[in-house]
Amino acid sequence: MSSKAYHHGELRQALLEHAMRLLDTEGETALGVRRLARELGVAHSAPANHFPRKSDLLTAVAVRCFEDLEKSFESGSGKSGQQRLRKIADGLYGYAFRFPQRYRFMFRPEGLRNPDPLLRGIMERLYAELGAALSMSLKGRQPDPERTFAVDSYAISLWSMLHGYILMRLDGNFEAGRDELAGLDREQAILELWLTTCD
Amino acid sequence: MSSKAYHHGELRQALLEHAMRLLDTEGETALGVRRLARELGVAHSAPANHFPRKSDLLTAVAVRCFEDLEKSFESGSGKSGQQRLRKIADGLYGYAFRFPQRYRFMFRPEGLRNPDPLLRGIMERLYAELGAALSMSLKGRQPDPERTFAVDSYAISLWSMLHGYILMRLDGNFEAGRDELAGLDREQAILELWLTTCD
DNA sequence: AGCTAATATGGACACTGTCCATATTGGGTG
DNA sequence: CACCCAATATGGACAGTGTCCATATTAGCT
Repeated sequence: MSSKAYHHGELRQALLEHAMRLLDTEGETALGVRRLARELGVAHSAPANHFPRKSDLLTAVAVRCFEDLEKSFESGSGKSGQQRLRKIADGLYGYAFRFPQRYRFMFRPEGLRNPDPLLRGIMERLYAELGAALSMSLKGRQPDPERTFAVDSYAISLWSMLHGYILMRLDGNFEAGRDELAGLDREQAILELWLTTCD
Repeated sequence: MSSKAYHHGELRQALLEHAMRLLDTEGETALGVRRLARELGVAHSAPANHFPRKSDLLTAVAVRCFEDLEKSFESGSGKSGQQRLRKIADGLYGYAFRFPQRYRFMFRPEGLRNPDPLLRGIMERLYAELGAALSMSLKGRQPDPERTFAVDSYAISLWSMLHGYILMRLDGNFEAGRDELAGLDREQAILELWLTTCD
């Protein structure tokens, strides 16, 4: 506590907050232990107390990102299956295009603590949410024996398409555009096109 | 020329080849200018003659990767639209799972020379190939005015799904699996599921 | 043969992450 | 209250990195 913040105090918090700031403004390459310390006015070795290795810091940042992302999905309950799916997709699109650097960072476990239980937990919760909306949407349609797929395949297909499109956009391989035939932005168009498989 | 290879000679080639080797075996993080030089037995500063900045080296490696990838698509001409699409998907799947490190590297222009014309050219050729197979596959089906999308949306949707699925697999977010209902590996299942939108 | 331009060398600088011994401090116990 | 211990912060060290520089070597062309 006391006036002068982190000569002693909440350095861990300060590190994470400033890391998020840097991630958003300059991207992952700006996340250096020494730089963080320098810009917070502490010794270059101070962060090591809270995060022994750089990967620990990065993992903690990624966890924060995922927690933030999860809030974008606030309970689409009550709606129809397709409405919930649209809400999930919009949540993902919105987050990715508002915080591009975060999105690129959090899904790329390069320098992250390998299979972090926290991260896997959040991923599985997101996946479960998607699966719930999907099976609601698939329920009660006429079965076509030649084209029957497990719900998991639907979920993975949709998840993959959204993720792939976002990354291609963020990496500059696709450009923003419209589907004039459907009268929709491209990201909405490919979602509606995909929803076609559900009925 | 002469016996002792690259004291003078084809250093550029040697750099690229060894970089590819390292990329495949240890991943992108192993691609360091000094390390390359050291393991080729030249001075740490020798590569700078051929690649002034590290990004130039990385870009050249990425170009090689894309050229290799393009060979996987050897002319699926003559087949039907869907057959060509399956061939393209299999080519991408095969390359990605045979050379995971390459795939992750080449599509992530982090330290690459930003909008490299060579890379963009190859990307556009791949995209054109996909578009050709797709419009062949879409031609002559009954039009449904409520569900009409531009060919570009189809192409981007498929491209995105394949790319997204591959990355999720490579990053450990998805695991390999089967769709027991369809009796297919997951990557084949989501492809067949997607092809559903074409008819 | 000689010269120029291409290429290789080794030193320097400013970074980085990680380890270490040392100092300071705060909170709980006697 | 005094004390001690564990948590935390410090600064130095080491090996590694990319980039720039002045210097040396060499290859190919006139």
